[in-house]
Amino acid sequence: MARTSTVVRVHSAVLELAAERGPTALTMEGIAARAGVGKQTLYRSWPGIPALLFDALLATGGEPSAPGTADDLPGQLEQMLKAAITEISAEPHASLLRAISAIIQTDESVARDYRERLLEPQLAHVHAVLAAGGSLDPPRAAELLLAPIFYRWFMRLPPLSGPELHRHVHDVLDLIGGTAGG
Amino acid sequence: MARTSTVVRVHSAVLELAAERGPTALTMEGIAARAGVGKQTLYRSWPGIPALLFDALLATGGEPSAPGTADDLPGQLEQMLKAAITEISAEPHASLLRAISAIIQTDESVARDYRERLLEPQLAHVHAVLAAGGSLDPPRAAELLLAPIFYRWFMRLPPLSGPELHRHVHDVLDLIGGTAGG
DNA sequence: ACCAAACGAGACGATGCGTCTCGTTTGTGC
DNA sequence: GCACAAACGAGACGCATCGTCTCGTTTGGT
Repeated sequence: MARTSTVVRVHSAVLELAAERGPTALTMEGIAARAGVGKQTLYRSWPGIPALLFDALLATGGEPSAPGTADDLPGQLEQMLKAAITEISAEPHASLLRAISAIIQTDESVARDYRERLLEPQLAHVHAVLAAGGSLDPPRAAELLLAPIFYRWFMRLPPLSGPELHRHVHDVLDLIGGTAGG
Repeated sequence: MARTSTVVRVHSAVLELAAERGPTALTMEGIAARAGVGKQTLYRSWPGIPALLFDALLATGGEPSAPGTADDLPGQLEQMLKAAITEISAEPHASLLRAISAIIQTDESVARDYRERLLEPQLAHVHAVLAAGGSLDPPRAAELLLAPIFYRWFMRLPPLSGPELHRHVHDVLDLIGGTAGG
């Protein structure tokens, strides 16, 4: 009579270990022990660590903010990017993403999974807002908006401050939203 | 009567393993074996893998291109960034940087070393060219120029194509070089 | 109440870490 | 030339983790 399902216990173990002991504690053995589960049970449900981490991450499913109106495009983008910065900087997300990002550097197939399951949805969300705002080239604008955020996170530099983010959004909109030349 | 110095043999081993077997082959044991050297000799000269990889990378010391004239600022930047893209995409550099980038994600002190020894010199080089060209805010322009390049490399997306890079440079110069508002 | 499937636990060999202990080479002072 | 100490190549060691495997033990369906 399992009070809690195995999957939930495993996801909880992953999130707890990430928050309490950081990305390097996210091992199959450590997760199994913390979840009170056999290693074989983990391997039965997930092919390896990356898949398990992706699932634990997505199970926390922070739904992105509502589609919103076309009013105040810069404000909407700023809010959305601010939320993204906060999310990648706070535990347990930060440690989960660090662990995944490390693996991405040495495993191309995990990179593909990351792009498809995490990056592209985020880009699509920005696309949608930009397109609703009449941007000329949403994919490019989305990349320009997000690239410095990821760059700083990867390099472990301080994230864009409020004013920096404000200016960044307006600059990209100026560039792509209307006045840019080919 | 050592024909070749230990340091040179170790560096060669690192570069060979990186090029032939990829980032995951860059282990202390593998490097020692390939170099025909004892592990203790490695630990005597370097505190760990990251320091060893940094040294091997910097020993290949591709000197950046000449300072150049202030003419054709966009062309100069484009050439410089194109060189950077090529360098991070070609072996053995690519595998060395992948291995280091993976460690950066889980070791803050290695991230600091990376920024100081590799990132900041590169940024400074771009700063210098921008400043000579009369840019209003060289540090910010340099970050905007480099961020998408690193972003794509980290995410293992295809690098900026020639035309994309051309446009990118001109866009950032338009934005920062003169017409941008606060 | 039975049985098969799934389970927790952990042993196993492989690999890498960082430390340590061997003999052996090497180069310097005499 | 010789002797000695420092540095060396080699690899054993204990630890951690991987992914596979083998145990009894639960557990859920009939």
